[in-house]
Amino acid sequence: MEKGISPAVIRRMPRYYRYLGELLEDGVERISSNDLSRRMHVTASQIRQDLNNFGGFGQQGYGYNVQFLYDEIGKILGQTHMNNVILVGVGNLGQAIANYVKFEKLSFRMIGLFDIDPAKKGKEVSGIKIQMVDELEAFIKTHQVDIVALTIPKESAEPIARKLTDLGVKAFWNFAHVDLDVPEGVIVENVHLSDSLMTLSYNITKMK
Amino acid sequence: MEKGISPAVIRRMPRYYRYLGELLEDGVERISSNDLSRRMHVTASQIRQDLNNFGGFGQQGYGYNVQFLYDEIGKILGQTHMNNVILVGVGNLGQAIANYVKFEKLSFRMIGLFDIDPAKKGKEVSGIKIQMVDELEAFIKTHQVDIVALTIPKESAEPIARKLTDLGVKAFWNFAHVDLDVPEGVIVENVHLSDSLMTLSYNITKMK
DNA sequence: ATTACATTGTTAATTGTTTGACAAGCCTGA
DNA sequence: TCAGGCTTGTCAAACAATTAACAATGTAAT
Repeated sequence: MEKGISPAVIRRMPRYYRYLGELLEDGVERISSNDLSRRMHVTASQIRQDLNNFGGFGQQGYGYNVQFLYDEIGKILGQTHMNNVILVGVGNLGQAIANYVKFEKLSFRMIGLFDIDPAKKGKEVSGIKIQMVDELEAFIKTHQVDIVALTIPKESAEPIARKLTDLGVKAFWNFAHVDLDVPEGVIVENVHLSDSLMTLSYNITKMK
Repeated sequence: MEKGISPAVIRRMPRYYRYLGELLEDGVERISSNDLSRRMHVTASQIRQDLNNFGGFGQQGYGYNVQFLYDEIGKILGQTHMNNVILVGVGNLGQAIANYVKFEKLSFRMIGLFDIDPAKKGKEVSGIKIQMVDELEAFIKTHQVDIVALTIPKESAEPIARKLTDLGVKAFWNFAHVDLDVPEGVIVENVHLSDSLMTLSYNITKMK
């Protein structure tokens, strides 16, 4: 689509998308970079420059049409097509994520849950039967799997990820507390809860 | 402690801490910035510069002592004292986080769970009885609460956060999909799962 | 003890990001 | 339709972060 967008910009796009969604809900039709900057606590200049990485979505003297801009950012973020997700590791966090994906996000669909514990076999979480990890290969070969969510202990993350990349998986949503070593072209999005808590702890300590 | 450390550096410290912890487990006694850089896939220069923000922890011709550096970073990240945590919103994610804090992190202690649903009153999650949100005020006045984890819908996040800051809460671990507007001096660490998924989705789309 | 080597801490250069400024151009009301 | 006011897109300047380079200094082998 576009090339060489800086990571800093990408990380801000979901936030724009969220604010625009709220404006839409509130029935706001148009917004200027200045108004938006005040709401979001960023500079208007940054907003205009960020958006211009992807195209001229606004109009002089008018601002941005909220619906249009929302849709455009949606396209940029890939919200126009469905992503099939499977999850490996149906513990507490895994169940929470399974539910989250099911109810919160319309462009993601949870289509499979896997665990290593035989006691969980066949049990249902948010309407999906839990399968065993050794059934993964067959499943992936017979279904379109776009994303694998890993909610497993760090020890198993690396071997499971390797097995999955060998089977052609191209994207991971990784909650295991380890950095996955994946082949070129495979995408890993990390959610490191522990790092997040540590950062919080640092800031608390600093404040005192 | 120290002043004006850039956010970029702070965000990397937990990762160093993690890698050093693993080296310790593997019985490695010393490590050079060069070795570490190869393992972590960052430049040696960045490692040395990051660490030097906090002091000269290494030695020429030798490198860094793993145990010493681990302990020093632990101090920097506030791992030397206990943080009492309470959690508001005992849904799927709340339960997962409650368990996570309980079992994964030694310097954090979950001391209270709160929900608005009367049906949950008195039930236990990871050994802690769920209380009602209207009991929050009394609890906070009688306990040392360092961090409040918010695992509630975005609609309730803002009012609850306001109430809590009024009661003197100084730090939030926020999982609600909204940016909290808090007074000066109050710390918010966000975990926006949705933003994370969107970033993943963007990268998948870009790859195609 | 001495020498060759390894490695840090630090300064300088480079690269990347954010902010400020303003010309160009659309909007709106008269 | 026209004039005045907004607001964008963009260029340039300021600022921040990363990388490279190297002198200073300790290590370790002989």
